[in-house]
Amino acid sequence: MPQLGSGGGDDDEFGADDEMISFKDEGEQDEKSQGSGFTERDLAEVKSSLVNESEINQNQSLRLSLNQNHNNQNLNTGRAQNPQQSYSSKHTDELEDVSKPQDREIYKGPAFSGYPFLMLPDPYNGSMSPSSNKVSVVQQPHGMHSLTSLLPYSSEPFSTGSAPLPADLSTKPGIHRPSSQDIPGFYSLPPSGAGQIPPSMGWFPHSFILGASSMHPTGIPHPAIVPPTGKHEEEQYDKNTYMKPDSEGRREKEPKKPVIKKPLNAFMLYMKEMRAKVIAECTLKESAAINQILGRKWHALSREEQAKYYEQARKERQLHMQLYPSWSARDNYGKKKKRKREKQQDSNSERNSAMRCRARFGLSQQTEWCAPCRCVLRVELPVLRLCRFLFPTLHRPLTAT
DNA sequence: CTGCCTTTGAAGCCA
DNA sequence: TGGCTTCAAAGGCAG
Repeated sequence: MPQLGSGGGDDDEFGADDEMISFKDEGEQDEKSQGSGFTERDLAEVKSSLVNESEINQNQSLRLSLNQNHNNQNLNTGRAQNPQQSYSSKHTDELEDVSKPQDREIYKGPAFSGYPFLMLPDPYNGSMSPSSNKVSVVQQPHGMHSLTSLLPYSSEPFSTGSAPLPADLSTKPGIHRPSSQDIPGFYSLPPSGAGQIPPSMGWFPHSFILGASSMHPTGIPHPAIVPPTGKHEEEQYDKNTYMKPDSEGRREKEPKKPVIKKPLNAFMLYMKEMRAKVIAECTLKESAAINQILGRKWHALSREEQAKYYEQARKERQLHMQLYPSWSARDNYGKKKKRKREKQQDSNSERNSAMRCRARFGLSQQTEWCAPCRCVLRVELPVLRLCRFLFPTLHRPLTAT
């Protein structure tokens, strides 16, 4: 949960700490909060005065207490504990500029029009962010540099401008495939037949020797094909079989089909690569905690660093698509055990409420959940106050006092 | 033994 | 088209 940088005393007055639920970690760096719907000018002024304060907001969403101190020590050296911190360190000039009084005037432009806000194309699809044209806010999705928007996007995230893979890439044995230059070290090629095998994917077990049943029609074994257990179990691969013994497969009477897994996205690739380092640094092993750290480190990455992984993920998707043209992510729906429905629904309920509120006020997703009013607002306390002022009846816990 | 946790991103489904 | 859900990896942990 983000901490309010200064004037924390106000928290007590309103109990904001307890009422703010970290909604999503997206774009934590972006502390130029969003808002264009209600009383825009008022909100703008409030927010503009918060630029400095908000920059030191701490994300407190780390709910795991295990070894967090240790983690934070490590992460604080970078910025992982506070993505904004790293962002600030990387873009100190920008933020300093913003914090300058003269520059702050920019934020007081007419109806947000004076904000140094940019129309931000969605880095993932090249389209404008839905909120970007509604909310005059510098929005840096996923921790991207604000100047990101000034750079051309292709249809692919962080496209490096590399030429798309040939249509027949990886479909013909023996053709040139992306080499280690394209694929980082963790894309280990199988011990044999490197020229025959597509660039090993992020999920490709090192000593993976596929049985005949795993062969793609192209004859190319693929790491995405895993036993129907849903887990990578190398011992199974070592047995050159995908199928569990019948005794283990009693759940399904039908012959089990090899499961083609989803290609890894950029973040998953990053996690795969960095997990060991993080574990070594912080001595943690619990993946939930590790992933939290990795998530913050991911946001701390520069655009160029992230671009590397987006490009890898793009290639993986392309290759996956070429190897399994008929495969659909839908194929794996239901493969995992259904989660606790109630909990999921509760979570979804809050998310839905938050999204509706965002839509109502034109807020971006880089907002946080204000539990009392079931509204999404940025974490700045004055904004929260304003929210309460505008919607007092929604703040039952407060109006009761 | 099974599912949860936790992260981000991609993709599918639905209204 | 936007909103929502599911899955991808990982390994400790709880029931």
